[in-house]
Amino acid sequence: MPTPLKRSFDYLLPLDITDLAINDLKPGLRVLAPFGHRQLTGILLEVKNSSDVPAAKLKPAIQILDSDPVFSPQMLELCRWAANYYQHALGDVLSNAIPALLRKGHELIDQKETRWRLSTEGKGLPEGALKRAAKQAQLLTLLQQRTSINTTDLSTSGVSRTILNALIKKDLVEKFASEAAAPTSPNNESDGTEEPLVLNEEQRIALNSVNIQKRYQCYLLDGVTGSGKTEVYLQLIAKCLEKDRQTLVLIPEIGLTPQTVSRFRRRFNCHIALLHSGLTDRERLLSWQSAKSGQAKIIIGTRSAVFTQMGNIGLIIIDEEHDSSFKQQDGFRYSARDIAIKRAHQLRCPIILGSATPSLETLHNAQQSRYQHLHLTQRAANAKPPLYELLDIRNAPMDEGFSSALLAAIKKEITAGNQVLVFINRRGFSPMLMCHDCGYVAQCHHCDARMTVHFQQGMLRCHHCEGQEKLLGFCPDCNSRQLDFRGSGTERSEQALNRLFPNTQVIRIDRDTTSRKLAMQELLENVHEGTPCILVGTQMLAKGHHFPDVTLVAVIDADGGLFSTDFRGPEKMGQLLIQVAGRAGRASKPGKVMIQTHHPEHPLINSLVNNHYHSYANQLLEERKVSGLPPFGHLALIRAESSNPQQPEEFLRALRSGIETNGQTVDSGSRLFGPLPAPMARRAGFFRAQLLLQADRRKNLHQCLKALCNIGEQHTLANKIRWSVDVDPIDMH
DNA sequence: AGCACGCCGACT
DNA sequence: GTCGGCGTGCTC
Repeated sequence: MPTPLKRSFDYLLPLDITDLAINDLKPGLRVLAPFGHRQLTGILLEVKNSSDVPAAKLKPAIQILDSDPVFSPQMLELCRWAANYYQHALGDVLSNAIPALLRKGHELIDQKETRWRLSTEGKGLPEGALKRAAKQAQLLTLLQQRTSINTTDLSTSGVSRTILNALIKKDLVEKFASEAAAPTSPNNESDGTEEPLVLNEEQRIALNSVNIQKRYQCYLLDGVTGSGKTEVYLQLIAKCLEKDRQTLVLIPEIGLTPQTVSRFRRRFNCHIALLHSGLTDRERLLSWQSAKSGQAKIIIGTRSAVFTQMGNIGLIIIDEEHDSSFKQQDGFRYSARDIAIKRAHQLRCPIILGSATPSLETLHNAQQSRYQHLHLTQRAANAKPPLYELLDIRNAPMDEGFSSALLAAIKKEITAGNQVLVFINRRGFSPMLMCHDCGYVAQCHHCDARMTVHFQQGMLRCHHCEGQEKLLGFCPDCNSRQLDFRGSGTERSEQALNRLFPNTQVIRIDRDTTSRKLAMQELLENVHEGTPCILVGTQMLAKGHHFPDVTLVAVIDADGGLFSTDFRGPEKMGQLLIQVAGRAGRASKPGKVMIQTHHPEHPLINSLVNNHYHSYANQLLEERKVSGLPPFGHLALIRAESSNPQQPEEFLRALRSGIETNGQTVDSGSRLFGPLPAPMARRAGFFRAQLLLQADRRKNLHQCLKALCNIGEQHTLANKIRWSVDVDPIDMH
């Protein structure tokens, strides 16, 4: 049941069930059952002959919804493991693991559907035939373009059944039963015909190191940007296809560009199913079914696709394994990467983690030989790695966040006909509005945070809640007009660059300029034309897209990440910088990366700039080791929030003292920190506190966490406040 | 999480 | 007299 309850519930058999159906009851079937005052879809976990619940309380289930279980025994086992590992209600875990339609009790979609295609005679029609019947000609063109159509295509293109019947009558069109296609990119003449690329030595070693066998092994494919990781994936998938096994490819949320999909389609002439947030519920279900039935050979999806069942899995690939979108940030807070590894282990198949900037966890596992470490250090066509340069901006004259050295460098590139990418990980005009006369600072009314100025929209907006208000031209406290905009974001930098380079196009890419569906694509079209321009944007620029004509990447502020309160700050910043740097340049035009900093002597940033990611990461690993932080220690965070300012801390204090009276934390080698107010004590009107659990050993962490959760569930405040458990948190906020 | 039941304030 | 506010408690 999709509830936060950790218990399961016993039911009697449905009243109308037949003997035959009783024999077919298997765990994993969906069951419609009364639950309180509602009817809910639940999952059958076990068939029992007795119950601990008094017989009077037992109700019969209403109906068995499936003939075949939607959960295989292995998937059920995986979900049970995950529910225990993340201390989350099994019912909610199971809900997360199936498409929304199934969760709501919808039946499986009959994969056979009626489609229409051109008959042999219809295919032979000359160009521009049927021009006397405009509607018929329209349908004809549609059929020529799409090969075949279904009823949905018919209605979306506004062609009536009468027109179709007319063509059928003329024997130009024929009906056929097809397996409903899961959403993929439109079929194309060149599908499956592209030849594999020739691999370099390193790629060949990587390819041959991976055993496509029914045996678990985790590989880290550690390859710099442009080293051809994707080509290695493709050739591994090809090996897997030869054995008629399926491949699951997990990608970050924004990673699924049409280019990626079309590359897969060009290479493989097989059924590829996609599972991402852009699909309708029906499309998701179709993709899911095609994976489960074994019809789809390659499944490409985002986080939740880790739960896609596959009849015959042979390989799992996690691309950009360091990406934080693999961790769900609310509700069931699972890591798709970690669950995928567990799954590979369970199903005995190889799993590849690919990244140019592996997470410290993964790097550590590779160093401990738990994963096999495969390196790709060569760029395609001998492209040179970008050159890094630190710009010391202490005491340097600045113009709206730009040092004169940086401006000179930008000017040089633009004059030479090149493009420049300016990276500022902060959107809006300015992160702080201050009154020069009275010191007033615009604060959000619901959060402990400052309002961000959005100048063009004439608004003050809070980036932590929905709050926004009109930007006034005067101070609301003292009416002074001496307003001071402190600091800058993308909008302000865009404005400054427009003033400084009046003859150059400045293109801003952030959440505000790309909110419209195709806005991003339209903005980038200009960039891909190759004319000199300046791109300004947030981390949106760091993912997915490549800008071959960019020769200079300017990082406005690298200091934020180095001194962040979150211990993962430097790791994230390093990964982001390397990823942004990797967007630029091509073999004939090497890229340069200039980083403005107030700390040019800082060993970390120097390590990143001079020795690149690995020595940087190793340095961070040393620090983590000293402090017992992941991957050397294990963390779990218990968060509590309420509109009452005291209750969250009170609740967490009770958890802590509850466990300490048993002397448990001492026994199990784990430590508790807090309860402390969250880094932002008030957010969206809620007061937040957290309790951090740290343990040397995973087992100790879970033992202690389980005890804490038990105390929590029994506490009187448990249902009054909101609280949640985050195992292996990546965001401490 | 939902959803109903319950017990107190401002309305036709 | 009721409509409805959200506190409290339960779901086999």
